[in-house]
Amino acid sequence: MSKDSPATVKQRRNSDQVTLSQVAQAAGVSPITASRALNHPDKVSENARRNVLEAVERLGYVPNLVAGSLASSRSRLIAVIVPSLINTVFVEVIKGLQETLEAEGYQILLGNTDYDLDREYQLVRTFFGWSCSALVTAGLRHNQACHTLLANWDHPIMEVMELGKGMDLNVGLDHVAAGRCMASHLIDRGYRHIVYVGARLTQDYRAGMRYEGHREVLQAQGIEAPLVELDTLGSLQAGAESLTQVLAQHPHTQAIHFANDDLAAGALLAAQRQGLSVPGDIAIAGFNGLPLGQHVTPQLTTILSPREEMGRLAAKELIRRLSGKNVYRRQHDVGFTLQTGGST
Amino acid sequence: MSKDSPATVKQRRNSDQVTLSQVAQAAGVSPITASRALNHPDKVSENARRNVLEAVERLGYVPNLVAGSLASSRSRLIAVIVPSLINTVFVEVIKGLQETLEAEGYQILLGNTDYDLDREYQLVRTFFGWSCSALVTAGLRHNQACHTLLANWDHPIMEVMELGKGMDLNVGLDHVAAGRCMASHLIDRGYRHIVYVGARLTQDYRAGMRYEGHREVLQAQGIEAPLVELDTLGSLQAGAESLTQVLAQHPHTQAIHFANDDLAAGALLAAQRQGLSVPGDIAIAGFNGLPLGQHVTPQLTTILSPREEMGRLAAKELIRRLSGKNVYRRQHDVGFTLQTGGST
DNA sequence: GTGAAAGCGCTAACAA
DNA sequence: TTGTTAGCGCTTTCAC
Repeated sequence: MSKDSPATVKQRRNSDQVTLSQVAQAAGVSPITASRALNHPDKVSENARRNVLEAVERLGYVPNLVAGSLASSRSRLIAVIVPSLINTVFVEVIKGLQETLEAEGYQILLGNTDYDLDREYQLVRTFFGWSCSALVTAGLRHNQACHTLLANWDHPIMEVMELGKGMDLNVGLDHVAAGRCMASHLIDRGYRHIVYVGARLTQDYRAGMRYEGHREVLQAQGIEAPLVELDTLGSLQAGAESLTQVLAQHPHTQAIHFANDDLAAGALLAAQRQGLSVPGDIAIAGFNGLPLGQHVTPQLTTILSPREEMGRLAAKELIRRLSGKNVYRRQHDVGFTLQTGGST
Repeated sequence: MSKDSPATVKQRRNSDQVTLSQVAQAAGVSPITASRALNHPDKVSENARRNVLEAVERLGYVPNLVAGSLASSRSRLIAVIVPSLINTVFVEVIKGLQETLEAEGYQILLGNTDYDLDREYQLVRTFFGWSCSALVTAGLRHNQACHTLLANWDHPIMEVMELGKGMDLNVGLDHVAAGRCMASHLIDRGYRHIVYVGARLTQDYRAGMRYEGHREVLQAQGIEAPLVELDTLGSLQAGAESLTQVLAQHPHTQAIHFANDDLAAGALLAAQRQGLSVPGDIAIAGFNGLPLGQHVTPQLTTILSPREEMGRLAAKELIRRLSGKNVYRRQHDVGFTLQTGGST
């Protein structure tokens, strides 16, 4: 829109973007003073600061963060890698991360692997290229190339969702223990024919870990621990359909331990449509503590996982580390809570 | 980790990051050829390309995207601004955007305004600083400063969710028409005492637009169009609680037109718990077409909005534009579908 | 408290 | 097809 750019020598600048130098000139200071006025206000005289801020306002200066990052090799960008955006649990973690990080002036670069570890590797590469200040990724499992890349990176890495020995920082919960917890609950309730139903356990391996805990408890009681693995993603629909399948394959089933609340609620609602009584004919349990579970009748027995809290805590720990605190290889267990509803 | 950097003159490089120059040297070509081999493979000889790629592999080169962006003033970063991450509809739009954009090598910079237009302005400023290739924002409403900033920006701007004359590109649906559609349906069903229930309509102004359409239809029939506005965000819980409130304030209510499916499903489940028959005692309608609505009994009458599709289409249009196609100020109506369930 | 000089790692422009 | 040169806009280093 401005056509007053005097073509002196060969110029590469094409945009009419206002630069810090122009601000500095307008404020009657050097570029570096202008820079300091904006980034380290306390290292500059009251007077200079005021002039610079006034010039910024007047010229409509928007800092070029790309240039700043290149010069300082710091970006205030945080890479966040999740396996799925359909599954609400990851979104809630992102939510927690986001509100905490944004308040500290960090931006989120979002990546979705679709449960593909090779895709994760590609994303990590790309994000490293952005000089991200830190990286948050869901889970402790990575492919070899990704592992190597992460191990040699000199910025904080936060692995969330599951508790364990990770590359660097870790915030999560013990999924094996959660599986045990629910299995014990079902045993306590007197159920003996218990089926575990999960969806794509190779991808959603945390659900697989819960199954491990579940099986452990059942086997300790000398009880079989049959598994039904669905080939769809977890959803109400899949849960509804699984009910028929489970009852066909395991006619004596007394209780179903679902890998998540979507499946469980889908099955519970389907059971009602079919005139099955819950828990009389069939008991149903889930995992996550989604609101939906508390609004169906009977209320869904589930395990509440603090997802937003997980995101917030992860963000806080990252911020601590990024502010220079030496917090190495810390693990944080956010725990879980058994929520007993009427469905078991 | 490498300590073999010969301190020749005063160096600023501290990290052991492999640079393109090193790759070029290892491949026996100039830096610019190495650059071309990676970014414009067809503009380079077979031989050079092979040598460069081999060197990249061998040295573990990760391109510095920050430097590249500064030099080219193109970033392949797309800013995405939404008002909320709790509301699943925005997440679904993000999902659609993401799968399409990531496939084309773009990354998403995510921002959340929490329904605050001033916050939107701040985010836009920050994102401009990253030389984003394009910006996607939810809605057509912005504050003055933001509007000015957007108007002077020379990259594509995509406003999604609602249809209308925007700054640049637009993909959405007509919320007033959607409100009319549902209201007409309720009228057709014979209901006359119809209450519209929404949550924070100043923030979720699209729900307010649907109310406008709703009221229009009712008033054309000479019918009152009472509104109950909740002071919480839309949720199952809020929907459940609203039921009591509505029946207290409007005892003759025959049907409730909820601003979204969360509220509607919450009310429907609450009605069942209270022994109210739906639609016998009270008819219930929602908006969005969330899966939940199809799994409750009776199925929820709602309006299906194609959210992921909206994201995908928005992404495709952006990509068209970014690839040089001149597509100015196009509007895309993604439409909506009335889904008649048993709840009305 | 302030500034001059140099350079972050890459690519656009121009030339060969 | 390949290379040379000169930046992109900012911040670091070091000196005043």
